[in-house]
Amino acid sequence: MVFTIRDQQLQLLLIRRGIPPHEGCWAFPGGFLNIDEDLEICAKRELEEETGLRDLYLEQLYTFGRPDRDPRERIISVTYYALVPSNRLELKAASDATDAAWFSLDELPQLAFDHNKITTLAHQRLVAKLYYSTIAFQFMPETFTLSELQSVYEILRNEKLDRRNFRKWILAQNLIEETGEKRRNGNHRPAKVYRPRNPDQVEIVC
Amino acid sequence: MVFTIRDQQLQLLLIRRGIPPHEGCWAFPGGFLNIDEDLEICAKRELEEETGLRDLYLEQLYTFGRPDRDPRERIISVTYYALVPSNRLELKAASDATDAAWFSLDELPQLAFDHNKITTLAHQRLVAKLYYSTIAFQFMPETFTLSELQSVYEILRNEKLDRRNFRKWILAQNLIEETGEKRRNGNHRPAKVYRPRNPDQVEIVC
DNA sequence: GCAAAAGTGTTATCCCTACACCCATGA
DNA sequence: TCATGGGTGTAGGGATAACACTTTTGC
Repeated sequence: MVFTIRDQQLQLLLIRRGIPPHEGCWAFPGGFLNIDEDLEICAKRELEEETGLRDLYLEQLYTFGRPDRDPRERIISVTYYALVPSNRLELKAASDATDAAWFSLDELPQLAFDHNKITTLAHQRLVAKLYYSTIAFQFMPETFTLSELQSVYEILRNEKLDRRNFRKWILAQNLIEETGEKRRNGNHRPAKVYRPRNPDQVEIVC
Repeated sequence: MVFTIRDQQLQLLLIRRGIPPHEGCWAFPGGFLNIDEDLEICAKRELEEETGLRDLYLEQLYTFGRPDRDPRERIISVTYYALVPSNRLELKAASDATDAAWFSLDELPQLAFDHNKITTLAHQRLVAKLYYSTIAFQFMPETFTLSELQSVYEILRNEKLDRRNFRKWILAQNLIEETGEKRRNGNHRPAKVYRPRNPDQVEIVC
């Protein structure tokens, strides 16, 4: 499944199913493993085929295999989740799936299969990883301001953070650096622009 | 895979393979999923068939599916790990596997398939969970002394801990209680005996 | 009485939290 | 000039870390 931060909310990308079972229902992008295809390769391939998104942070979530989770036949789903930076939200027009859209986690529709339950697990994992890894950067563009980064933490943790304390904390970790530029963004003082020191790397920081 | 604390070491249970591929090599207990069998049920069944162990803490670790991980055919392994309390180390005599034995993590032999790599991942997960859950109790018998519990933490964290601080910390969490008994165990003062307040429950303590 | 592990408190340090004012810009 | 978010430091409290002596038992 695919998450992003959009409209100041954590949002999930859903595909409207064009075929039974659960035809017309919203569900995760995904599909079947080719013989001799690696699991992660398969997840990336399906993601790109259905949404046009590629080169995202991707992590295996869990493997679900209850015999009754698909009404027709035995399906085992090795689930992955991906994170999309907020500057890459454009979806491929007219994918082979009939429809694709972003949904706020707070107002998800009824999803196909056990996908609501899986969403809950992924959400928990994501929030947990905020606290001991640098996963939040995966939602950010190459460069960002501290306010933008703080906003991502606030949305995922679902609480306001003190600006001074957040800045002290994030800078003390030494994971981001100033680019030297400033970003003007409205009728107020421009903000310093930062970038990760190790882009694309999700570190465990304890 | 199955872990325990034995001889003051973290140890892993291995089965000597009686059939190709890798015949004669040490490997994890495990086997193939029956049609219409839940994944976790399967893990429990295979564990009991090969070792006689049941009712253990069991957790899904990861799903491995590289096409080349089994030399003969495409195998996808949904791996689980189990923890054995130190008073339940007796293995079923003469299982259908030719041989079963405990190995220290520090001196593992060359294992079949990618099992060495999987062991590393499981070890990391286990140590990480020490810090934010009550998983350590799953290595303990129903009752134990604080020194015994501290020893489990020391072995997994691979460092000595201060006795007074450990006791303050573990008691402050209010997860264990005195049984009222004492345990004499050598020529020294007897130790108070404790038990978990919520046995068999692994809590996330943050 | 001696060896060996159990049991017990206090102090210092570090980290996290709370909190308010000035700055630079666009309108 | 005014509204808006950007930028900055300090003090207090709570948690963690360091540290040594007494107790109970078996031999």
